[in-house]
Amino acid sequence: MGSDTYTRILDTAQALIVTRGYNAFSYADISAVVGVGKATIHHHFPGKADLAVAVIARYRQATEDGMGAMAAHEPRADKRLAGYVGFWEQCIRDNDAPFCIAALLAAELPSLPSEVAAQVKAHFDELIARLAGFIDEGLKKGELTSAEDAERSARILVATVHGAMLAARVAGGDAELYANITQPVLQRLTG
Amino acid sequence: MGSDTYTRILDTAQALIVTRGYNAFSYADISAVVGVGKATIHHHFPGKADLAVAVIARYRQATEDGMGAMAAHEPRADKRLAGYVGFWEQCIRDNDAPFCIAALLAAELPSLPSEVAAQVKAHFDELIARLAGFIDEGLKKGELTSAEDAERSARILVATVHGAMLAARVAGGDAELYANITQPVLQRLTG
DNA sequence: GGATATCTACCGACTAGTTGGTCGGTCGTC
DNA sequence: GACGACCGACCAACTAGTCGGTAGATATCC
Repeated sequence: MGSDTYTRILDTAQALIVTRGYNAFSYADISAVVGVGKATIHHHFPGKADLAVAVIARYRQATEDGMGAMAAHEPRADKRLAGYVGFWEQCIRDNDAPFCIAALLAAELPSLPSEVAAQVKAHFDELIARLAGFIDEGLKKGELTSAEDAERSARILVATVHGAMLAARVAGGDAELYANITQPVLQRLTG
Repeated sequence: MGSDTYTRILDTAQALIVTRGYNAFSYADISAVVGVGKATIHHHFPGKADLAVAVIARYRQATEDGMGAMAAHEPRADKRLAGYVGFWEQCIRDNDAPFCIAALLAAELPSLPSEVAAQVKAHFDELIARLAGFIDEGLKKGELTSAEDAERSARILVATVHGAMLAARVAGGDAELYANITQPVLQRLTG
């Protein structure tokens, strides 16, 4: 499993989805970048939906791993949230993967194959649950303050982060703008 | 100018963009809905980019008109902001046009023709400027309170609204969820 | 007023290129 | 000799866009 070509196809597909979304990337695009025939991509991922599902599944795993690592190594809830928000700031700054693929695919949701849509929804649920867990813990330990309950706070935070990504993209990848939008929301939680 | 067919093409294109984005709608789709030949669409809008530009330009005008009407008839800044946020809540609830096309196109920005991208950016600038104007006025009149300056507050509000739209879309068009996310942010401004 | 020219809206038929996907087959490895 | 990785050639369906032409208004000239 996980041959070199397999991984490179996944990497390329992910990069293309980040910049163009699901509907605007093709097997031919990946073929050109990776340097393999189109048939090879179909060999590893029978259909386009399979490929997209694999990309999001890996992305979800990476997110969970990152969140798990944060939970294990960073005891303070305020620092955890700052880590989440700061992660994306760094991504935008590095022009690495300057957008959450799940947020992008969420916008395209009505035109997505159902398996892909299900993965996107699952990511949102997981992400909210994780952050809500952090916030809940932080509120109990007095590291955070909020007028709303943990889940609602998590949803507000995620929505702000996604909206800020959008704003940064419109502004040509402006990481400062992203920070300007997200910081106050974060600060209101971390007090 | 503005024949019936012309307007119906625009309407249909707008509806398709709202649900599918720029890359996932075709002249054939519009042709089928409006009941005219594809060539007719090309007659009114030579290229796909022209069509999209026309859609956003009309959308921008409608936004400006709405904002202008609000400025004229609603003197209180807090009510104006509530009107903006509430407008989208109603759109989601009615499943009318449950997404801001500019926000959707912003996600696809890197894959958009430059003329279309320019329109999207222009809409964001206008929207922020309008809301910042409302907020600035409200702060001076003491109808609003904010730790940040007006423009930053406007950007936070817009980002939250766009993020909440995304969340609502993922949740299957959940207007309550949209309201849950946006209300606290709004309330923090309106005090 | 009647013939003629112009214009706009519209269409069927077409094109070149791209889309996701299939097929039979080759190569190296276990 | 079976198997996984890979490929060239192909396919039907679809993409945006073009072309020549028609029908019906409106204007122009005699």
